[in-house]
Amino acid sequence: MPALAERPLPKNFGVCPFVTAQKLLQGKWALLIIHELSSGPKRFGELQRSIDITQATLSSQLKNLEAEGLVLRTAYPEIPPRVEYELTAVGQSFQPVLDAIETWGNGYIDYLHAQNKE
Amino acid sequence: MPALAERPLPKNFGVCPFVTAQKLLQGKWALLIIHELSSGPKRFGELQRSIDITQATLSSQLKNLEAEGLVLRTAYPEIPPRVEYELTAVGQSFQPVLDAIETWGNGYIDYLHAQNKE
DNA sequence: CCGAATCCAACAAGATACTG
DNA sequence: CAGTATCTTGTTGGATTCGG
Repeated sequence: MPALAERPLPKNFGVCPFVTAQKLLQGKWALLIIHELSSGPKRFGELQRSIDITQATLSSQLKNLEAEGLVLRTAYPEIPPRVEYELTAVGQSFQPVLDAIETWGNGYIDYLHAQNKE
Repeated sequence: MPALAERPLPKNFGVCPFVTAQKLLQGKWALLIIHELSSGPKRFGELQRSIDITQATLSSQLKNLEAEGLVLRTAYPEIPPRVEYELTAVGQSFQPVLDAIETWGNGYIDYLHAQNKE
């Protein structure tokens, strides 16, 4: 059972839901990875191809998400190795946020285009 | 009419809603500031006190949010100076995301506490 | 195929001091 | 009151190389 990193956490982490969420979503890739995994388990290579990200970065991001309890990692002792990633229960409970962000993001994109026409 | 910074934007910004949202919410304070403003216009000093943030940092964060079109800044030419910040229409349309994050954040906090009991 | 190790450039953000 | 200017620090994430 992975625990959160013991590094200095922001004030009010674990108290204020916004501070807490912000900390977890801060990274450049967290949202994208969670979105990819929301459609089901994926292998390491699959993730790397669907997002444009280097191995090193993807690996470290996944490790964070695993430590935070959002992602479950399963390694199959085969040759060649196979590793799958999937959302945990807390990870899956993120779905409504994902949906809200998708809706809003698209609205913001429309807003951007409207700006450019002026 | 403020335009987005002309710096190199992430690939798929303005195309993928998640990439777009991630870029805007990346900062450590964006979510908190938007949350504070969601209850109505606030003055600079008010914001600074309700969040624990230095003047320099708050000032630069607000400038970003303004450039992104999420926040509207109004300066009243008085002595002493008074400046108010409020959400724009796009900023206000962020509310559902805020709500979803609040719900999820609280759920995640519960999850954290449950972990600690084990 | 998956990922660890190392090194490094870029940026975000805090401390502090000063201004209209 | 509401900033700006400057300096310094910390953290991210990318490139590259190596290992099981």
